[in-house]
Amino acid sequence: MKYADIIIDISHERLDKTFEYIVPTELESQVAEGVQVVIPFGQGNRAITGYVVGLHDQPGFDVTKLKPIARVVKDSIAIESQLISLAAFLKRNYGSTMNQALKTVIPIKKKQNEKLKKLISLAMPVEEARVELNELMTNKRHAVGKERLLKELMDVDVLEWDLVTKKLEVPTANIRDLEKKGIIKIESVRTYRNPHMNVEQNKKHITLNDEQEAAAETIKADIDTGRRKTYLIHGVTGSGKTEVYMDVMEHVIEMGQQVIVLIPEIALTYQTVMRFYTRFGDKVSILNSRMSPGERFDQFERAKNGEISIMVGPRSALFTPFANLGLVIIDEEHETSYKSEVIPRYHARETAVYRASLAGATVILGSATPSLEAYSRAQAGEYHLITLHNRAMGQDMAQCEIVDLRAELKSGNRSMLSRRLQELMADRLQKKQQIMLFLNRRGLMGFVSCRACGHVLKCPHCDVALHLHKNGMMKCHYCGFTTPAAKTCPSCGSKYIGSFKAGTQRLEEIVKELFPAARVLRMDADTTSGKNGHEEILSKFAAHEADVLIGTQMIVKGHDFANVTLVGIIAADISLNESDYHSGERTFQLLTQAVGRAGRGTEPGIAVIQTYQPENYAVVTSASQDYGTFYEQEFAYRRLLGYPPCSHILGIQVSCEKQKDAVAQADILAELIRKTDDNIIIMGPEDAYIGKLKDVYRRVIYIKANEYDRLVNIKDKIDSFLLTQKQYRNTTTWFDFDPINTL
DNA sequence: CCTTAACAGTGT
DNA sequence: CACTGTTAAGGG
Repeated sequence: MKYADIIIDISHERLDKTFEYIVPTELESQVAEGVQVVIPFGQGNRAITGYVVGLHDQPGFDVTKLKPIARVVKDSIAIESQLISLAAFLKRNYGSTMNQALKTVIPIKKKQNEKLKKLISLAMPVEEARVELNELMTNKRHAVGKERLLKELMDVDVLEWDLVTKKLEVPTANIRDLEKKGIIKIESVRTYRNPHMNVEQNKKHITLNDEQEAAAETIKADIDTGRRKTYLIHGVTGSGKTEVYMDVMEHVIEMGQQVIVLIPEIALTYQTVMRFYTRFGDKVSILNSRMSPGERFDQFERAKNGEISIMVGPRSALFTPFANLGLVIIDEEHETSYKSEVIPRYHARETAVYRASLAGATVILGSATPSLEAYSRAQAGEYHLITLHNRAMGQDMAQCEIVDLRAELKSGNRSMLSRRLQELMADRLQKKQQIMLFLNRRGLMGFVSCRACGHVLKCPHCDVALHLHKNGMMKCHYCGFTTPAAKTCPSCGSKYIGSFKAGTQRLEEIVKELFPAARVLRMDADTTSGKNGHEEILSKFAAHEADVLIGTQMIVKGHDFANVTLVGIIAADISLNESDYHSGERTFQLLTQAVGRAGRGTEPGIAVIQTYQPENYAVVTSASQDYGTFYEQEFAYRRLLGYPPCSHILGIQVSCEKQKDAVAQADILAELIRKTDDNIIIMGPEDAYIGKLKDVYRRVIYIKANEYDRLVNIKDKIDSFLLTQKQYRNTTTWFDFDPINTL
């Protein structure tokens, strides 16, 4: 007789342990570690799914109480034991229940009834359709539904049936009618084939330059001699890290092993993806956040069946169930999107290193601006550091000028654009070269406030400002609460109430005023609402359909525009003034990336950094593209103040609908922590950065310790305390290790 | 998480 | 003393 340890599919601390079940003889062949099974649970024996995480011959529990497994869930992916240990790692190091950890590691079950997707498109040229539309509009009885549909189709080629019926609220009869008249056509598409692209595979080898060659050879030599390490490739912007990755990838694939390539979501563009397709053809599969759970499942299935050898994707691609994983690459290793925002809040870098150690695989981290965490590990010899000093094509790094905005102000220029930047812009426009203007500002735009008393309109359910939308409504970005825009200030009754324009919008106006002939594109949350808004704007700019591109962070990430010879950073300070200890690092990264955009082609580039703090080390070092000096200063600062990577921080959040209870519980936990370990620093409890969210109050406690394990220990202590605690069961507690965003 | 058993309060 | 609602404990 066999017995199975099972984690049940309910995420609750009280059930976060294994339960033992009898494996019926007829199921013995199907039950294995990682298989999903249905079991009778509780007095009612309700059927619940669970995951087998262990098997043994001897019962470890009172045999008379054991129940048998009901059945095995068919079509479930059996998680390899490797992924189960990975889940255990997530649970231990980042805080979650085993069930939550397993769920992040395995893809969600495929939906059984994959529906056909119906697509609606015009059956005639747009001009003709416009005639039809005008005819409809001139009719006495307006066919409102049909008009909406046709108008929409003027702009967009293809619409989804569901979107038309639900969002546009066009009656089905209307659609059928238009189809009969031959104005539109409806096609049924089988949902989601593999995102396979037919691409001519380009086998011819790209010749690496000496530096790239040396880097690739070092890693390949280690692999060949059976040494599996973690490498950090620090290469200046444009040094061709991707070519190095690909060279090593090819080597690993030839050995019959598989590769996972992690790329930050924003950089997962058509351009990037194509590079992998052209090199490796249909061995490659892509994962992205727009995919349905079913599609993800399909891709993981393909990986498991050995149909593909390379998975390219964001954070979650790390859990691709390759049988013989040989290499994990994390490009732009410093990106914050590698830290999960949901429980377990794992970091892909650390998790990748762990997965690689289980699989005996190599890890390559790459960045032009490595995170302090990674670089300090490289300094300590934990990672093998490889530096690429030169741009791949031998172009020079952009020249960089720092403009002191204080001096600018003194001499009477209150514009967002310094005289030097204006002068250079005029020059580039005249030479028909392109310009990128980068405004480092996020979040705080579009909120509504009173000019008279300064009152800011807040969401009644959350402790955040409401944002004004185009449709005249104010909306909360956190809970979705919507209300008509206020005409008067609810606090003082003043009529002078309005929203601040997004910085990018104002900048666009200024540029248009100064250079009326320039064609300007703006890229921000407003202009990229559509699904492919990003791509559209960027490809327009790439095709030189515009002279100036204005944008926030999104424009600096990994896009190569050969004709850009001027990059302007409007206000480098903004991110410096964030209260977070990451602000220096963040600023350095953004500025370096931005400066790196200039001069990618044959013409040399210039970058202009405008700032109120021209002497700030992050500004100075990014201007000279001097990572080494930046690192030393930043590291010294972190050590002085005891911030990661010189220490570790654990953020604990207690949330509750009753403010009093949240406060009380946080105090209790703080006291418990104080008693547990006196070798740590406790900060708080205090209200969270967003003190109330969706009517739930949030308190936070931060703990600083030199050793990560002390923090893990505290987490475990709190977990077991919560298990026995009778009071305040209505509160929720969760953990964030080395948090990236202020809790 | 869901079910059940125990318990306290209420009403006839 | 039956009935109902609230709470704590258990689940293999």
